Amino acid sequence: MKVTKAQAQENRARIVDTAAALFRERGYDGVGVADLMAASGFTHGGFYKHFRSKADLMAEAAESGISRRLCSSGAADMTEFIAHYLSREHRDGRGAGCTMAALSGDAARQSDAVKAMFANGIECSVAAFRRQGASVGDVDDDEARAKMIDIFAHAVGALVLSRACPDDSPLADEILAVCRQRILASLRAQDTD
Amino acid sequence: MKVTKAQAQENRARIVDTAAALFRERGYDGVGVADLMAASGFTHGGFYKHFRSKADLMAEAAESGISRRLCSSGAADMTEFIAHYLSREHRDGRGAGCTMAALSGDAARQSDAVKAMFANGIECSVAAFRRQGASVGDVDDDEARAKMIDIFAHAVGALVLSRACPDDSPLADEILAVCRQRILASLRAQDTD
DNA sequence: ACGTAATGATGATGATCATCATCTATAAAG
DNA sequence: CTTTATAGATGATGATCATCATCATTACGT
Repeated sequence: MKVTKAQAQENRARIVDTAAALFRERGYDGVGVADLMAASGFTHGGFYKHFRSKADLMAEAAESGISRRLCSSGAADMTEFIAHYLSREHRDGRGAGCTMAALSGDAARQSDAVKAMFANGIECSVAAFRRQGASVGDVDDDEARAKMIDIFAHAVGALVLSRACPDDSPLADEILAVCRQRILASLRAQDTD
Repeated sequence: MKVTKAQAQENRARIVDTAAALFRERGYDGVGVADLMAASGFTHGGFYKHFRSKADLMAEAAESGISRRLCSSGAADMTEFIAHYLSREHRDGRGAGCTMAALSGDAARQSDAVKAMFANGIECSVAAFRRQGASVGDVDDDEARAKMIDIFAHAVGALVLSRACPDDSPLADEILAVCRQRILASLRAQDTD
């Protein structure tokens, strides 16, 4: 069952991607090595030819999940980004959505290797926001950074709380709507400064 | 090993409280029935004389953890509440801290029974905020509610992101400081309207 | 005072888990 | 063409898990 070197690398990448999505959906403890290999189209044994441990894969999946999403979010500007981030589709599509919103709570209990990936992800998000939000005229660089950190935390909190409500709960929609409206309003207010 | 009826009820309450703290610290999947009973001073077998299942306890622990904290947060006003909520002590004291910030990510993957407790907890928080934030003069009731939902989501997001960073990471402190400052500033702005 | 019922201890259940040992087929290196 | 290194399959390991059966003790209703 040996396979070409390129194929093996491709397989490994598929495992990482599949794992990232499964982790986002069910949490780190909710998906076992066997689950994950089966979902990638393999049997469980080969796992340790690619990764030293499940914890190693967790860190790698976090890195992949975060960088992949941020560099290609496809949103033209902050307004569009927030509107999608706090949409019902994003709320209900955990597996395909933001890694940080889906797994920050779990990451807090993991090793510093995993946490470092999340910290890096936050930095990347902030950097991406500042690129997208270039229209927002800021004199101060520190001020711009603070603003983006603030908006990101705000959006993550709204999504996390909304997802903790029962499916189809009016409160889940209300949280999303309220925060979307208020974050967008604050963006508009800055824009006309 | 039978025990007085009052004692049994007290034991049961202790199990719920211990479970609530352990769940906040390690997550729902991170603590087993045996762990939890041992931490409460019992052996594992007696568990099912008190609860139908671990899932049942999860819902009950969520209810207890949420209502207990909100009705007796001890903060005189919103400013004080936010200052403590986004403090390093709260960040590092998961077990003793806010249930929603510690477990919302996990709750999203649990049954609607658990999620319903979280939705209820959000409603209670909003209600408590409106009592504490009475000094904030709002004409509109809906507007006041929206404001409190928005602030709560904002604070939860900041805490969750900060906890996902490595311990002693500068970013963890920065997120807390930035959001604390900006939420407090927005409270002050409302106050002088 | 007696018998019932219930708390909680002990131990077993089968399931699931991460990890490892072994085997195979074959791609790559010589 | 031969050898070797390795991706992946199969199956076993021991640990941990939620749940249940059984038992001893004893509070409580009678």
